[in-house]
Amino acid sequence: MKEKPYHHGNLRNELIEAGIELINEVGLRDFSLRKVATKCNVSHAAPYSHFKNIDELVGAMGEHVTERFMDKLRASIRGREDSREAVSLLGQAYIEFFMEHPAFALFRKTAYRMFRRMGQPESGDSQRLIALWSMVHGIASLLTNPGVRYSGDWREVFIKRLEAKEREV
Amino acid sequence: MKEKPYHHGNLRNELIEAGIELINEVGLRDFSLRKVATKCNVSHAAPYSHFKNIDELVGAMGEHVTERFMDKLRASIRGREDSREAVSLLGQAYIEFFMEHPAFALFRKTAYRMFRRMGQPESGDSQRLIALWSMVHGIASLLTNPGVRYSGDWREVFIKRLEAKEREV
DNA sequence: GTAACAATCTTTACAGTGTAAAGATTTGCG
DNA sequence: CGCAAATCTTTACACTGTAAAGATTGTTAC
Repeated sequence: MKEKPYHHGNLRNELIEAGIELINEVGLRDFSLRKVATKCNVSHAAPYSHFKNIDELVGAMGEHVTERFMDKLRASIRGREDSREAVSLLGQAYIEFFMEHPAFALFRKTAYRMFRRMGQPESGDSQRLIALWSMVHGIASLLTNPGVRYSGDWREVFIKRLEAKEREV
Repeated sequence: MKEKPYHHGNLRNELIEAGIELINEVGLRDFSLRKVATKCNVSHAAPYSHFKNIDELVGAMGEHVTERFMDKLRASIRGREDSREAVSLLGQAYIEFFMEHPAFALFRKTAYRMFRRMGQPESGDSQRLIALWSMVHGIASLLTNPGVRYSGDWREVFIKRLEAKEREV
């Protein structure tokens, strides 16, 4: 039997990841510092060696999430940066991300900025991009609404509506 | 010396009003049921005779606020329902309201619906109204942002920008 | 190596929170 | 009047964030 060592070794990072899991499991209302600590098998005051208070932990969680968000966006258009397909793939990645992390709708404002910057390879064409984003945002809001579940394949809906928008212009 | 009567007489309404005051004084984070009860000189469990839980109290506060919000909008355009001025007055009332109640940015979504319905006397002309609203919303967001204070007269800015928008179309 | 120090973790403590349950007081109605 | 319903107080409990002091380990200077 191995004894649990007094020092955890990687607590700061595990607090961030356990925190992200927890807030997506139980929502913002039932999120608490002590639960995150318990999830890491650590006393309830241990987090204070790494974060000044609970807001600082949540802030670090936010940064971590937006990093993974940008990775996902970048990966979704790898190799086709300038293709016409790229903007559609970006939209799908955007929606998918917020379906995986519904509690992070809070961070959608900064997500939006990244999404726009990323989907704007050459200037101009901004009219179409704004229209696209409204749609993406709308679908994401709908699908991540608690109580709403969509049994079909949302990707189908998304692509259909994207094609319709293309014809409009 | 008058003895304080055992029954308050108007507790439900006073809880709602004291709650609105409190949330605008201390913000959402430090808002609590017990403080509202104390503000009404009543024991901390008294609110449970009128509300099932704290969410129900906050909900009632929201309803009360939106009622006052609509009153303010209606009063701002009294007598000039169909004039060209009306839409400008509506915008000013909208901004003013959220400056008086900064903590109620939460309710801005429903406020937006009312604002749109109110500013749409005859159908058509919707392009201009949407553009107007984006501006009103943007200014309201800016002015009610904690940490941002604008020393000048925001009304001046608002009207200038409105006139510019008119010329655009 | 060892002594001193810094980092990390546990324990203990406290004030504040929401809310459930039981008892007190008043109002209203038969 | 008498009894029931409404309203309020008291008490209690589990949970929260966080401050403070002590325990354990890792690191560095000598």
